[in-house]
Amino acid sequence: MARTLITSAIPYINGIKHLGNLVGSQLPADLYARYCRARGHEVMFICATDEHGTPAELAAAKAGKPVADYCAEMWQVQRDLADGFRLSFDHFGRSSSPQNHALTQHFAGKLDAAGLIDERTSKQVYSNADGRFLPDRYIEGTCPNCGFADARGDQCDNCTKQLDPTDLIEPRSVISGSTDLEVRETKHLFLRQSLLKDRLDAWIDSQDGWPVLTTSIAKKWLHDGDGLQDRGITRDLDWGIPVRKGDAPWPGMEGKVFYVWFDAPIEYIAATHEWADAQGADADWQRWWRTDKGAENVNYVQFMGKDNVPFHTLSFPATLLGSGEPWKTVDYLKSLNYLNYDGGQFSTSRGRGVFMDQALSLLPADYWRWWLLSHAPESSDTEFTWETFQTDVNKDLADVLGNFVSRVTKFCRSKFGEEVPAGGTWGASETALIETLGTRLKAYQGFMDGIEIRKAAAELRAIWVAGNEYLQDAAPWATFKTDPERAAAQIRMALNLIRFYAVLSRPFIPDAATAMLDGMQADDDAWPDDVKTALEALQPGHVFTVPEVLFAKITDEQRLEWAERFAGQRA
RNA sequence: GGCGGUGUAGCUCAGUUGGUUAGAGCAGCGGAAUCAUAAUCCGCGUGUCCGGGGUUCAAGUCCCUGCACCGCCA
Repeated sequence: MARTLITSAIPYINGIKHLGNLVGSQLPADLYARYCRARGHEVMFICATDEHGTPAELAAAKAGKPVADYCAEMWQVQRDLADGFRLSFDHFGRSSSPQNHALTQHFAGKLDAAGLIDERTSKQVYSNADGRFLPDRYIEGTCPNCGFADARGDQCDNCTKQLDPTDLIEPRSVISGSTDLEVRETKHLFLRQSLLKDRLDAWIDSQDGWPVLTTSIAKKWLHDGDGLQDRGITRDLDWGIPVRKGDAPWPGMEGKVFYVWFDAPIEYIAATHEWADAQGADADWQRWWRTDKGAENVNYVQFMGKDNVPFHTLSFPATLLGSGEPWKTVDYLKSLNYLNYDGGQFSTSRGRGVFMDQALSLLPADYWRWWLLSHAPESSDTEFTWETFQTDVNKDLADVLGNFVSRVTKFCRSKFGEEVPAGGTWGASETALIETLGTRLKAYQGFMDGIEIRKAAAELRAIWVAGNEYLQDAAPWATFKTDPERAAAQIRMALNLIRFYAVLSRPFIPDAATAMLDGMQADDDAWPDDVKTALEALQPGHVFTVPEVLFAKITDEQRLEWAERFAGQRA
């Protein structure tokens, strides 16, 4: 059996994600996971929250809660939203888990033993009032270049000049506003990625068929300027994974934690460990991650937004390869561009756009899933507007698919009752339909196998359209008057198409697919091997019920109201 | 500033290694049908493929350059 390991970029714990974040990694990953399961693969689909770092500490402080409590609560919030969108993770972990602590410390120890860790002393700004070192962007002051009063320590937002925090005039802490700052020396660990440059380069070159977006970003970081830079992997913070060398202390690094970007990707592995621990004694996580323990024939696919590509093509592989241990590295890396909102960017900080909780309060998950996936920003950034969302969803889901289910089941109910009618035989038009569907099914599978999401969606839609075309051509409402047997055969085909569509559509719209299968009272939800056989699954006499309207249409009033409501600040 | 991306029909987007009259969905127009959520089906596109150069027998597709928009800068 094919085995597929799928990871979605892990969302930061700080706040609820917007639809752009969702379509950037979790949603396409879920589509693929569901598809692989439907095709009979053994699938391990992993996601988690990314919980460490300064923003989490500050958000917790703002909420007046201990950071651990804050993260636990936000994990639950994100978990519930993921469930709401029907994201079918096998495990939704936390980067703060004990498993990740142990594994991150393990990797650091191995990298150190391999000579890939340096200790370096640097100067950083310390805030006496806050009792902590401040990251560059948490220091503000007057720009020495343009005089802008709120320039940040890394860059002036007004004149865009790159700055060092010590350049600022009258620097102050963003956290407390305190000007009681001083420069202190502090020691940090650096991962000597530069030593791994050639190995990483060769590793990237050995990958086949990765998106241009992926490889071009990786190559840029490898070869641009002075090449791949060593990277600090520790921070002076309280909240994080304590710096240790495996299970031994790390002299001189007391009170420091690993940098969030070091431990976050390791959480993919640790989350699988969390999964195994939750399953019980029989579950084995290493067969997914250790090529010496069964992972050599696993196909590992990662999903992420383009901003995460450098970490997944360079930093994380550097950790895995540098450890000297036989860890599984990614086989295919699907990176996505950004979704824009009505002419601008989605913005978490400015509350612009639609956030996951808001989306679910407006419409069922399937509406969002379908629109977002059928417009996934694969080759370039793409645009969400309420107008296109309304017309596309109404047309595709309500008119083409939902109405097909309605017209078929209601016609059957009125002429033959709520069971699959007997009588008649299939003829030339049914043969032609089966052939068309066979061709399209093959294309659909090809796109899904290749993770070409928009094309897969278009093909699936075409499969739905084929049913309407058939029905229009067969016209059972007309044949019923002259040849009821013929009409029975036609409607038997149409009822079977509903089941067939449910199976094929399930990765995109799982709830509607379930409603369709329930309506058809179909037990057989296996992926079709052969179209003709699949369309004979519901035999004469099989009882069904007419489902409720699958997709109510979005009205103009709703659309106008929503466009208005989400144009500005998040409430 | 450096780097990268994008610019194709009213809208959202496809266009493989350069090769026949540049495509899809939506919207629009016309028609058919009336089983169905006024839902379906059929037919209809004279688009400086951002501008300007160049390479080539041949460029939306390669090179140079200009413009516009966007992103990233650890």
